[in-house]
Amino acid sequence: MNFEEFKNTVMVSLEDICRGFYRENRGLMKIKKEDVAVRNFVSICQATLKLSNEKGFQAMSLRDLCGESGLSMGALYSYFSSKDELVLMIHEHGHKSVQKILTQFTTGVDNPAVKLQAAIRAHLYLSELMRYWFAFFFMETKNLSKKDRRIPVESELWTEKVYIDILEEGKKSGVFHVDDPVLTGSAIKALMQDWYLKRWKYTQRNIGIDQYADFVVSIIESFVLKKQSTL
Amino acid sequence: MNFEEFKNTVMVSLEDICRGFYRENRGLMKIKKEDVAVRNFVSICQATLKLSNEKGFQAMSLRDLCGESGLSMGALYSYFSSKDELVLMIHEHGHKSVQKILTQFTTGVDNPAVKLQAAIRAHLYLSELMRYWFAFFFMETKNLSKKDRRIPVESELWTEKVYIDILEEGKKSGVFHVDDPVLTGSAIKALMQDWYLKRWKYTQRNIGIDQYADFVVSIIESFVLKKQSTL
DNA sequence: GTCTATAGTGCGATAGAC
DNA sequence: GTCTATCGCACTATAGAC
Repeated sequence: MNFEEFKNTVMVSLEDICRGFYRENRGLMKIKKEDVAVRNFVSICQATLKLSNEKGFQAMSLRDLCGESGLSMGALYSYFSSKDELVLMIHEHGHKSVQKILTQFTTGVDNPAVKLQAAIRAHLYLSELMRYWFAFFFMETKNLSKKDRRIPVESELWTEKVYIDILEEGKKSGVFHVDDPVLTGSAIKALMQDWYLKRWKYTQRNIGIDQYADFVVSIIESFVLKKQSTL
Repeated sequence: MNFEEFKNTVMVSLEDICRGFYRENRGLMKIKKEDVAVRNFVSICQATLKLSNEKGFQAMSLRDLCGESGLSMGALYSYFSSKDELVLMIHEHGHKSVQKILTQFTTGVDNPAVKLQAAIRAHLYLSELMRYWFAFFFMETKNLSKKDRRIPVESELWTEKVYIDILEEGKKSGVFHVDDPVLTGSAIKALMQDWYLKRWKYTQRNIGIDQYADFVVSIIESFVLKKQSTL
């Protein structure tokens, strides 16, 4: 699978995510017309993600958000009741969407080596489609209350566990030689993260996503499929 | 080399960094007594790094900083002329210190394999001693003006180049089999960064720094020293 | 060199017209 | 459902006493 194929399969759109979110929280929202609510919520999310990516969520004022989203101050408050609630909503619903999509791509594959590669590619390609979301998850954790920080924390552990499980499965069946599946899973995550947190570097160097995906797969496979190092 | 040995060798103290900084910027500072200036500047840096680590630099008010550093509002402004200047000073001088120390540990070694391991360990161990600084460099880049963002950017590229140069040297002399030194160097950096940006994870799992250093060395060596993968 | 007191600004949030 | 106008507050930064 390459990025182009992934993109056509997933077709994750911001609108889908927002519509899902609206339907789940219909009761709490002041706006009753679904298409109005979804359209505006898409603007708000898009604007928030863009501005947060540029200057950080804390530094983004609600007046900035008005300008970027095209809504007025008063209108914004029909969609959330405080700036803190806005950051929470994006975290909460974003992580849920990511987990849903990643689950699709790692179930129904048996061979651990194939599954590992599928998980890495799906994860990386999704981080590309949802680049601002992924960056937001990591950079804006501190804007959550101590209690709500469990959301990104659990999401981090959940994704990591996808890798750990595959690695342990492969170890049990003798396909992989991996001493520490936990550290290895966490290393895979670290490599994913570099792609979306330091995109400027990869853009500058003309390194495309498929090239990066191949690289991550090769470094991990050389580690877990190795027969014997020359040490 | 392990962490304990590194610590005893480097003895990097916040006071040394601040004293160096004071001497270089003596002209700009309002405070003329060196020991007063250094003592207070240490407090300010320590407090800023701590609070930024907890809630982010932007969210830290100067009143918070007064409380944490023990200085008053007025006194703070004898050490910097605006909050923006404070964040710039920490970035500027912090990166300079890191580069100075890392250079010490990677010069005078010839064998590329030995040098690679020395660089990885020194870098990781230093990130432990200066944990809040390293986290600050990454998380608080957005608080710099567009122009000043070149400081962390150049520092990122500089550290990476340390690895790239070692890898290319090893490739030329036939010790390493590495297809893409640039991507490999950037992967090493990504693994370093995971250690100090997600310390909660490693602390939770009781993974110590020496264990993590061994792991990073093993994954990278298995990649660049490999004879033949079993693919 | 450090303090307290305060000026001035821009923020998040709300009320009420339409 | 969306707007404009505005309130009260917390912030950065400064002035002037000590």
